[in-house]
Amino acid sequence: MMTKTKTEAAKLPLNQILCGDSIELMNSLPEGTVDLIFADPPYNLQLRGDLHRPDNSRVDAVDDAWDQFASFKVYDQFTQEWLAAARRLLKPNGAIWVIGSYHNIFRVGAALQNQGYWILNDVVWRKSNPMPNFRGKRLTNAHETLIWASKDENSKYTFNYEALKALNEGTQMRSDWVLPICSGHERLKNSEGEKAHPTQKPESLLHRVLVGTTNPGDVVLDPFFGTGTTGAVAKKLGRNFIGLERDAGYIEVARNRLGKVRKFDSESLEVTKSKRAEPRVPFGQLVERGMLSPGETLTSLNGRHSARVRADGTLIAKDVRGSIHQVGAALESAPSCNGWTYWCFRRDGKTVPIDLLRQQIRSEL
Amino acid sequence: MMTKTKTEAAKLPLNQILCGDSIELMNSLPEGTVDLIFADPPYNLQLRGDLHRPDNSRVDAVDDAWDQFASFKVYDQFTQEWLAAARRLLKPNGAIWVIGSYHNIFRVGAALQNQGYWILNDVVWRKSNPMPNFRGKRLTNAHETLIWASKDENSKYTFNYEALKALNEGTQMRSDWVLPICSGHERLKNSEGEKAHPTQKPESLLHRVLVGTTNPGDVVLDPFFGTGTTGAVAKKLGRNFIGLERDAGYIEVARNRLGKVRKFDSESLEVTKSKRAEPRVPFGQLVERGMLSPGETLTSLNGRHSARVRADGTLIAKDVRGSIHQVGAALESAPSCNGWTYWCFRRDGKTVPIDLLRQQIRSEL
DNA sequence: CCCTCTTATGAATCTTAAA
DNA sequence: TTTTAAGATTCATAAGAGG
Repeated sequence: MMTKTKTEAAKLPLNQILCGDSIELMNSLPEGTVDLIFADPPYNLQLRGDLHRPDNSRVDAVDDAWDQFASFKVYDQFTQEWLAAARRLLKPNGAIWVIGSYHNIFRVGAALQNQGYWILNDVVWRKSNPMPNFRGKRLTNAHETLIWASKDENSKYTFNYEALKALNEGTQMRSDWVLPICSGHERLKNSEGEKAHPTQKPESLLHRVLVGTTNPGDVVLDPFFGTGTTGAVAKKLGRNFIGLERDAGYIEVARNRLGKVRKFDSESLEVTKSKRAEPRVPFGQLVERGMLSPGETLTSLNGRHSARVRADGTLIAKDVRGSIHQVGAALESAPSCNGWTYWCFRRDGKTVPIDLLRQQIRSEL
Repeated sequence: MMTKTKTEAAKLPLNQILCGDSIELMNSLPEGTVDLIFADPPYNLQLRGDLHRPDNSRVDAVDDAWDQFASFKVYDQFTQEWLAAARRLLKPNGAIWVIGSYHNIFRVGAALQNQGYWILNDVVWRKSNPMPNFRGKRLTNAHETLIWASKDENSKYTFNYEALKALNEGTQMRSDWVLPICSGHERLKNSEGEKAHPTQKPESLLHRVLVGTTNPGDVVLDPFFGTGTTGAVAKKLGRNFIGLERDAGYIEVARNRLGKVRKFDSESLEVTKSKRAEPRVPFGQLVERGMLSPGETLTSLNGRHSARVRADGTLIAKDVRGSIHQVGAALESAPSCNGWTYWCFRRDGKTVPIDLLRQQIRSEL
């Protein structure tokens, strides 16, 4: 295990925010002194005109100058430079996390690999409450991607397997994390009541990253500090942070925020257990999974009606088409109907409610 | 809309598997003739030595010769070549899906963008039953990533929004798909009872891809056909497939598989249509047909505004006149307004949206 | 204080046929 | 090809207002 001299470590501006260009600042810090880097670089969204919700309200888009790049080539150049500066700072056993979307993450991932970083996992942050696709032209963009990589293939990176397992109610932490976006009181506001930063990340995300891949006392550097989520969670968890940020306004918000943060009592790092509701199972999944086939006939529990399954998970009966619930309700002239218990299928000569198939899927989740 | 001549289309080997090098075979096919490409390219896994479970049984890893690449450079070269050949085959409004893991997907994504493909979504296949990480050194690798991209930025790609929404029981389909891995009876075995292909994809995944982004009769090409999941689902769903595969053994398994597959009946392949596909009805027709009378008053859905119908199918309100949409937008100070759902008329003491009258006309067409 | 209803909002590459 | 106008389109949360 290599360790740096006290002199070099003393040069580290621990638990401070430095104002300036990330790449220049990183190049001015002593090499091989940082345990973990968490980076939330500009995504290069390339947005065009305005977007309105169906209720005609305007979406407050990320149109800040810092997210504008002239071309992929310019963006790649920027990415290569900051990743190289970051790698120089890492201890031999250090690691990096980078978060992004499909606009930029493929370029970031390829650059990481090209520079000798060793990808350990890609992690999907599945947002429980993403913004919908208002025009119905694409899938709801419901996730962002994080890449976790060590400095090189031989790094003995930090991974707190048992801690993450505990966070996940006793089973191995997976590469997909379901967490809500940052909203409500957690979302920092400026004096006008507007959001202080357009892309503030939730503390729950950083909590999982830092608990899982750092130890107390480690040095965590964030080159795109923004309003300081990385610093706030690091301080709570007893890690040291270094924040780099170009925008003085963001820094002011972050300093104010960090001043209010207290380190958790080390004994009381209690695990917030997520209550798991019964997962919703769309009827269409039964069709996709081949448990029911398009064209197959379902019969109602009372035997009075029948309907046929379509490839998109809707039913078609005499004069009616729609979801299992809609068609059931229409045929019974009822205001509503629980299609799961109303409709039955035949297997091995027996008539069975389709709810049985839903239970089968739930048991697999 | 560009369409190819019968001569060119006739050259397409529909619903066949061609044996040989994917890139050479693609280059031999007529350009601009394919609606959708689904590709599951080699992953470049770079596994170091054998992997053993805690009980010392050996994991049957993906270590076949076709998955070994000397370096990222060689892999990138290969990727660029097959993506270019694929792009040449696509119709102007065609699209591509590529699936991969963190070992290769970042390089594939960057190459797609560099070649002018336009990324529409990245999709996470969240496996409900992944293989755990036996050594407890990383997170359980519980997902794979798919990229959906159109041929270029201006392609009018196929997206069956309503069908996917129906598959998801009425709410927008998201970019994270929870589906089980391919196992059990679906997993093809060879004569020794071993799995016939190391990375066979579940049919449920292809079902969602093909229902969502193709129409019946479309041509779907898979350049890494393997044991033919793409072909099997395409055949079931009434799409045409072209399979390219180098390994004669896989082809034999796939041919056998496809021989047993039957197409679902056409009616159940019909999918919930989007309103955009419905014929346009000029508002003036309602007046011409006497469903509304000139001089009659319409009120807005929120009850705040009213306007009177004129003989030419325009509305007149305080200070504004124009189409149902224009007047609605002006009164609400909104950038746009769907007049069909905004305006209501009175019949038999009830207030009804004028869209009801449009539906009446459409049902007569 | 509790419950209900309304309003606001989030890293977004978000229309298309007809003239 | 470019321009114009029709008209299609949202989910989960949380805060705040009102009763």
